[in-house]
Amino acid sequence: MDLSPPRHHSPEYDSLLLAGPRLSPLKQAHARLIVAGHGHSLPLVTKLATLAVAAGAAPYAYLLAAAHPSCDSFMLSSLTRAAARRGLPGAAIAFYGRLLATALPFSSYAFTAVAKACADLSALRTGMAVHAHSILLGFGSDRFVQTALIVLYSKCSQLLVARRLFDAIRDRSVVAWNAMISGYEQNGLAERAIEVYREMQVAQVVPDSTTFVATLSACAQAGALDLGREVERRIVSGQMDVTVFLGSALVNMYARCGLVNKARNWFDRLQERNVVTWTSMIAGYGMHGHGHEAIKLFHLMRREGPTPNDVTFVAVLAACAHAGLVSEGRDAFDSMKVYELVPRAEHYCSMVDMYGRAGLLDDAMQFIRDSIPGEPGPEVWTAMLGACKMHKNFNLGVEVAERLIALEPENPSHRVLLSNIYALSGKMYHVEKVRNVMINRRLKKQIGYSLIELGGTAHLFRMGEKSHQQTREIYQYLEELIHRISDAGYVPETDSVLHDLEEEEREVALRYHSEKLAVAYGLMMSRGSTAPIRVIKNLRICGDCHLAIKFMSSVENREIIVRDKHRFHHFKDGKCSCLEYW
DNA sequence: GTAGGGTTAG
Repeated sequence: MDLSPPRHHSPEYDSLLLAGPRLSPLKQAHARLIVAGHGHSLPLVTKLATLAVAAGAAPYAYLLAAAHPSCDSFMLSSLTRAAARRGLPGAAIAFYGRLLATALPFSSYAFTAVAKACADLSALRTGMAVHAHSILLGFGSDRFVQTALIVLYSKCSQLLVARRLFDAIRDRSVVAWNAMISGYEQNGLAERAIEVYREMQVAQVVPDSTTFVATLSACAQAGALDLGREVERRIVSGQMDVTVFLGSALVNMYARCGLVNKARNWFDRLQERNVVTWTSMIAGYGMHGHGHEAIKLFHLMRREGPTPNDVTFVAVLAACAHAGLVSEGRDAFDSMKVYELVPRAEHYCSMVDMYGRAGLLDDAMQFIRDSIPGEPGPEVWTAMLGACKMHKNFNLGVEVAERLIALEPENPSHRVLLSNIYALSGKMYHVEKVRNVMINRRLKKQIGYSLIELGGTAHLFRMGEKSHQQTREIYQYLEELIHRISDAGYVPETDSVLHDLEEEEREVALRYHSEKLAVAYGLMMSRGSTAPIRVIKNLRICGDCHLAIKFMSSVENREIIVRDKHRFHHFKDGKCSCLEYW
């Protein structure tokens, strides 16, 4: 129990607190201070200036600091911190600069704040100078500063530096662990994030809700359903308060791990839902091809939810594209201006993708011409090219591909798509030509891989993978499986061999594509079970694998769920939820 | 006469 006497502020201090972070009441309070003869009281001016920054009026605060004859270190570091917190990183750096220029003593507070400001700006050079300066002034082993620097380097994608700092901290706080987990997760290194989470358990550091939010995001990214469920259990059994952050993370994790209904259960149960929660759920439906559900939820959101933002529209348009809901998508796009949202490349891309997938190539081209201001970016042409390939419009495809290659000559995937189009139209001579250019220019294709999680361990397969312990059994099992599906009517789609150029490392061995290996391994290891097989692929699934897995789901009588680069495929009884639309 | 570092959606 707190036995200290209640604190009494002066009436002047109270009038500042009463004004709060609002500029015009603050200015009035300032005037009263001057009239009452307190215009030079440093604590009062400090409080006033800090509140002014919190109100967004950094220049006003800067003048107050510069005009004060005995402005001190406390005032300037408070202002640095207030600006960093308010999301005014430029102002934070300016206050830090003022501190430098006045040669006042530094505190660790100024460093944590300015490090955050540099992180927000991804300003690596400035951040490195701040780091060096902090060491110089003896704050090199301050735990708060170290943690803030981990965040800085993570935001600048310098994970090795971040990790070195992390490893150097003695007695790491839960915040330092969280920063490291989130650093990996934000940089697409979900597996590393999960490793850090596990190390944290070994180190017996008690996780908090931020740990779980960051770890659930890593699970969502990696498709690590088992760990995601474990985290959920800890949240529930620990009777943790499911904040809007945790709730959104749970919705996102379940949606991206393939359990869209579980995601919806959490969504419905949450006490608080914000625009992120709603957007996650809509995006979840979109990924699973449930376009109508996505649209329904979007309409509900417009009626009784938070105001949709630009990301919401990315999710809605992608959902429409993946479900063939052209008029719904067009309406949604048109309604963006109601919310004063300006479409970005992603929105344009989804629109082109939507028309293109639906086979409306002319509408797609017309949209590019009439609705996109300025020169369309490469993403837009890539979507257009994908549509040409899907609907076998070779002439337009070649034209678009050439435009794209001129725009981005070093990007291998454009050439791969072009060669695919030549291959599909039977122009093998052109295929060779494109391939040779790629070899000469040393343009490497992206390597495809598939992941399957069994008993909490992730197994990674690349095409023709032979490094797995059970390689022989897996290949044998896959051979038998291919025989059985062939008996059931499966004929390899040789067109897809040419996908190899894009999706996998070599062009033969269609039968050993990574997703086939992963699915075969999953089936082999869970014979007798009825649980669905879940596989995650980093690229798009190819046509032949799609066909083969449909047959596998029926001959093995198992549900097989594949998450590819863009969406989910739920295979059951020889059919796929995507209805050949992906 | 005071204040810190970490978190969610495409």
